[in-house]
Amino acid sequence: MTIWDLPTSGFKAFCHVARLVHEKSDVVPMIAEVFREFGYEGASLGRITERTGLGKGSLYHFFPGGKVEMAREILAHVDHWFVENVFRPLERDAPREAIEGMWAATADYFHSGRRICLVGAFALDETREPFASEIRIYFARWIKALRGAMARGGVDAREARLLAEAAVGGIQGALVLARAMNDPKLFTRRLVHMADEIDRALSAAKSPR
Amino acid sequence: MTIWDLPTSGFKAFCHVARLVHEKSDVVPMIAEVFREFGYEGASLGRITERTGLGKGSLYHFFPGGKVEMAREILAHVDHWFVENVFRPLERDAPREAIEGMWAATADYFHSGRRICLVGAFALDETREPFASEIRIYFARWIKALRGAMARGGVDAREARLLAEAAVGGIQGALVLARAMNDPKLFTRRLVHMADEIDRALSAAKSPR
DNA sequence: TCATTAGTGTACTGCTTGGTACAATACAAA
DNA sequence: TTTGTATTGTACCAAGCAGTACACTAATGA
Repeated sequence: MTIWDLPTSGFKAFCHVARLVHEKSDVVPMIAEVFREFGYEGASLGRITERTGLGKGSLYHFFPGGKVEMAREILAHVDHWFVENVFRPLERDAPREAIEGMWAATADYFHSGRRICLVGAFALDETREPFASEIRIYFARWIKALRGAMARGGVDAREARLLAEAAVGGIQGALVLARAMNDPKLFTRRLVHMADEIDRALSAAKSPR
Repeated sequence: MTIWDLPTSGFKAFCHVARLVHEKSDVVPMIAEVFREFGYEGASLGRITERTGLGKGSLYHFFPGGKVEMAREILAHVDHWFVENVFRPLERDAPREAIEGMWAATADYFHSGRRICLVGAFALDETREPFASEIRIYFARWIKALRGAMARGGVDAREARLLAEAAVGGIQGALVLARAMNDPKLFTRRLVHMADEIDRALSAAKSPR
C-alpha cells in the first residue's frame, strides 16, 4: 500500500501544501493565535481572514455563529489541550511526576513566556462576558487538580490550596511580566522558583519531623 | 472668608454637581475606567462619550491626539499614582514599613481584586505596542523598588529578586484569577500569603543564624 | 461691559466592522 | 461521468468606528 491508496483525508494530511480546501480542525489553531495576539475585540474578521487565508464564506461556513462561536470553540480547544496534558495527569498520576509534568507542559505550551494565555487574557475584560463560565471552569479545575495532587502527596490541605493558587496565579502573572518586560527568562525563572516551593512542601510532607 | 470668595476653580471643586464645564483632570479617571473594563480596542469613543458625558468636541479638545493620546495620558496617570504611593515609599522609607504600605496600597487600589490592572491588561495584547516602553518601565520600576527595599532590609540579593518578581507577578496573576473566578477573596488571600513570605525573609535576615 | 479663551454639540467624512446572500468551484462516492 | 455535498469568493448591507470642522455657549479677566 502506498500513500496514493490512502483515503483522501489521509492524502490531504500527508501533503497538506497542495490542499485547496481547508478543514475546520486545522483552522482553529490559526484563529486561536489571532485572538491571543489581538484580544477579542481586536481579532477582526479582516485579521482572521488575512492570517488563515480563509474568506468570509469559509469562515461562516465553519462557524455559522460568527465571531462568538469562533471564540467559544477556541476556548474549548485550549481547555481540551489542558485537560489532556495537564488536568487529567494531575488528577490521575503520581503527585510528584504529575506536577513535574505540569511545569514541563506549561513551559512548552507558553513557549517559555513568549506566548500568552488566551483564557487569562479573556478573563481580563468585560466584552468577553459571554465566556465567563468557561473561563471560571478552566481555572477552577486547574487549581483543584493541583491542590488534589499535592494533598495526595501528603501536603496539608490548607497549604495545598495556598500553593496551588500561587502556582496557577503565578503562571498568569509571570506571563504578564515576561511579556511586559519582553523577558522570557523571567518566566522560566518564576517557573523554577514555584516548582521549588512545591517540591519543598512535598518533601516536608513525605518526611515529617 | 466664605466659599463664595474662593476663586472660581475653588467654587467649582466645592459644588462640582452644578458644573456645566469639565476639566481634564476629572475626566481622565473616568476614561481610565473604560479602558480598564473594555481594553484598548474595546474602549470606543462611543463608550467613552457615554461614560463621561463628554461629546467628541470636548474629547478632542482635551486630547487632540485622539484615542492614542487618551491611552497615553491614562497610563501616565496610573504610573504617577504608583510612583507616589508605592514606588517612592519603597525606594525611600524603612523597608518593613514601606513593604507593609505597598500591600495596603495595592489591596486598596485594586478594590480587593474587583478592579484589574490597566497596565497589565495593556501588556497582554499586540494592539497596544505603542505603549510598550511605558509598560516596561512601570513593571521594571516596581520590581526594582521592591528588590531594593528587601536588600536594604538585609535580604540576600538573589532571593530579593526572586521574591520581588514573585510579588509583582503574583499580584497580576491574582487579579486574573480573582476576576476569572469572580472571587475577590482569592486576591486577598494571595496578598496575605505573599506578604508572609516576604516578612519571613526579612525576619530571617535580621536575625541571621 | 467686552473681548478672549475654554469647553461643547452636531453634523459630517471615509473607513472598517460583523454579518448575509448566493453563485461558483472543489471534492468524494457511485 | 454524474450527482450531491463541502468549501470558497465576491458583492453587498447597516451599523459603528476614529477623526474633522465649525458654529456655538460658558467662563474668565480686563
